[in-house]
Amino acid sequence: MEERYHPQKIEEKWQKIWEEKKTFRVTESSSRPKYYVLEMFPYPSGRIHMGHVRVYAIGDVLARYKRMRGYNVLHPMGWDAFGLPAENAAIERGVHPAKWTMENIAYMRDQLKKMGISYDWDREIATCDPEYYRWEQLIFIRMLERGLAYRKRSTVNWCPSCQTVLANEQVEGGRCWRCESEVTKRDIDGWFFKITAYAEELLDWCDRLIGWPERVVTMQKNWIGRSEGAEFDLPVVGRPDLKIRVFTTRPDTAFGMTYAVLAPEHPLVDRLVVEPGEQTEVERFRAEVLKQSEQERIAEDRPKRGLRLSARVVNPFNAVEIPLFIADYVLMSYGTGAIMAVPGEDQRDWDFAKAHGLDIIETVSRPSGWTGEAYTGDGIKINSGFLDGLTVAEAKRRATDWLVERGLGEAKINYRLRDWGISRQRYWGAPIPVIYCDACGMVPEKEENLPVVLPRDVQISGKGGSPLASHPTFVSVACPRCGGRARRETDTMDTFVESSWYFLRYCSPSYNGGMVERNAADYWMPVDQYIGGIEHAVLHLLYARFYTKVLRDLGLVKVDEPFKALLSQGMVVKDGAKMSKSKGNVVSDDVIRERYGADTGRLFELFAGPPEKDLEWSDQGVEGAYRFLTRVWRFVSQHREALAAPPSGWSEKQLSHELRNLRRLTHRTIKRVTEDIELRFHFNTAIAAIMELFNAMVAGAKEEAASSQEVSVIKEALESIIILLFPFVPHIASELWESLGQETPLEEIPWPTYSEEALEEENLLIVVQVDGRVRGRITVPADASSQFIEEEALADPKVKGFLAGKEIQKVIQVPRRLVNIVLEG
RNA sequence: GCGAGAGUGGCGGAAUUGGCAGACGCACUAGACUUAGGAUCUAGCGGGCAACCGUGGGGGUUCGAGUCCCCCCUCUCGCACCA
Repeated sequence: MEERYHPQKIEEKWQKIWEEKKTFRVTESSSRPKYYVLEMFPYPSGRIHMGHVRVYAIGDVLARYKRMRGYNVLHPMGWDAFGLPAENAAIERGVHPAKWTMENIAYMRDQLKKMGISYDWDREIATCDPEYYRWEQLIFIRMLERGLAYRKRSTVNWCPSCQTVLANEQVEGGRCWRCESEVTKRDIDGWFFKITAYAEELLDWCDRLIGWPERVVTMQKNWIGRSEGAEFDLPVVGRPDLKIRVFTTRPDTAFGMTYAVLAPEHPLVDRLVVEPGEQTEVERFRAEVLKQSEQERIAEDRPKRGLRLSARVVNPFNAVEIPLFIADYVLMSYGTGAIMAVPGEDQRDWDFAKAHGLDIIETVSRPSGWTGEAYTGDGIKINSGFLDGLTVAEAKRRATDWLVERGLGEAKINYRLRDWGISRQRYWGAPIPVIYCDACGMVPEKEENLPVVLPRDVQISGKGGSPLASHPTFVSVACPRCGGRARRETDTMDTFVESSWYFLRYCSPSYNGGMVERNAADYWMPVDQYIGGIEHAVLHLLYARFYTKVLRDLGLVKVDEPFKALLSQGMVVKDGAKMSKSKGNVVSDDVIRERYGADTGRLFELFAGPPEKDLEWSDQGVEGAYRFLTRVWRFVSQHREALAAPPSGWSEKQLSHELRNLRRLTHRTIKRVTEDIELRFHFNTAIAAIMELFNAMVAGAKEEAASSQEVSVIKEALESIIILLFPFVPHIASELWESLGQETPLEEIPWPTYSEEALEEENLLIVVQVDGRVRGRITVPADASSQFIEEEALADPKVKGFLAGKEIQKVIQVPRRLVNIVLEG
């Protein structure tokens, strides 16, 4: 063993061993319980840097730890390989997206291997592989048959920079989630997945995601946005053919309705316009609303703008005629796109009513001293006909019943969640397996023709739309039904579709009888621990939950939810910004490995803070991690011969105080590290505990002429340190282990257990407080009586000084910890 | 505005059920070894000369509060006219 620590050399050695022995390969035939740990797979955008490494290091600690705990651990890796950056590279550099992607994958795979992440590489997948997306196409057809996939023309989010449609979840604050361009609206035909059919179930199951961070669950709940209420019609005065459907969560307030509002783009508006000149005004108003930029719409205290129509409607509850408006504060995309306005109990309506001089009727009694504007709290109904005297909750029910009895309306639950628009007007994605025939209409591709392979021979210019649309043999096909001339769909699927099921494909990555082999999926699913960034709280994580439920209903899997537990790890931050290529603040993993080795890079990122928090990159912190590993290395290289002495027999009681203390610390550290990993994922404190033990052991090994007892206690400490370090820094741990003459590789060594006997204390350090302030410390035998402890505490010279001349009121004892002497006054 | 989370040394961060605040690491200071040190080792390291004071601020509960309760401030994240 060399005296100096050369990480590159030993890292290469152990990676080669793991690769050749296929150490991390797993199968379903194991008597061990299964554990599936998964990090969100990367988009192969170029190179991995230290900002990316964190999530893989976290996953690797769990994978290696769980293996040592006796689990059959599935820990796979693959590539989210379709997407726009590949196309952009093609436009900028003229390299084909497939080539660019595969080259990146090759490079990044090598990087992950060099970081020593323990993947079963035999299960590697890439979503751009036709053998992968063919199953997605098959499921698309199944979804089509069940009405879960459908095509419609609608107003959608359009990213002018990416030149494609975005789903609602992919718009963040009015901007594209990927390129941050301002999103515009466009009317376009496109494909949708009916995620709203699962809104109720997705919401209900939120409460059963007990292994998920609270905030992610809350974000999903808010995104789904359930609200309960009623829908009913407002007849238009003098127009028996027309009525306006409204949705409200407060049917109890219907008697306070003083006007009604339609969204400006509501389809009924044009039919309601009758007076000359009115149409012009409506057009002008619409144009004004539409041209509002995102900025203006977000602006605080934005005045609500509206236009009064000549038509009037009737409140069915009291037959009162009320005015009708179009206004910008009512959205076509929610509810029915029309509302009854109750200024007394809704602040938005109150603002609008004030601005337009409309009546305000209060229908709920205000608490005394109420000085606010609209009142949304509870109370007793007033001015509300048959609802008077009821509470709000009672009145809601009664009003809804009233509507239902008369056939005027119904109870209704609305969701904020919209169907998932999956059409992308881009090339580098999975083709949607559908054909349009003049005679037969839309026809799905025949199943035996799957996969519909994405053609490689295209020219990507970035202009004139998707190159698929001008690819003659791809577009021009025979109708699968009538054989006549037909056109193939040229939109591709949102790449979030691929990532909605990749975790299933890992269960049986080369199965060619379907998306997933039933037995393998039943064995491995669900993912026991999923790890990834918070940015996917309502994107990928919602889609994957939805897709899993669809697959369950199609009979492919039996799980209801894909991810049992979720760990949302924080970002790696440098110079105040997320480490990313575009910010220009990346730290290359190559440089870190060259200078310090992969183990140091891993150790630093795991030690610098708990995984869920953001992590500030620190060059000095890396130095510190390296220094620790160097110290461990040096200790072993200097002491390995002395430690080679055969263990001698000894018993706990024979050991000196110092040795018992060290042994106690060894076992306490085993306990702490185990609990920190298992219960809390607090790798930082686990590592700190190992460092503490190491420091104590070094101090204990100072003495010359070691006794055989000393050798065995130090050896136990050192071996424990090496085993406990293995999940964090596997290469150096393996090398040190081997250098101590151990023949069984570390990954086959069971995780250590602690001995209760070793944990037992001989003496206890008791803190003595006077009036709650620490005044002294006493050491007592562990079995000392409370009376004895009290006497010792009162007799302590330092404590005595504070007691002089005072009367003791009482003495409080916390067993094994503390005595508090409370004085009079 | 609504929802969630967070505020602890010069810095990253520790503190099972309320029980020694600042573990571990970084930075810093002094010393040792050395031709040299940005290597290594040893010691120190919240503030204050001290009594004491210290976990964003103010109140409270308690023998005892970073931890529990109330009010306020600041920051981060998410949603943002959702009827």
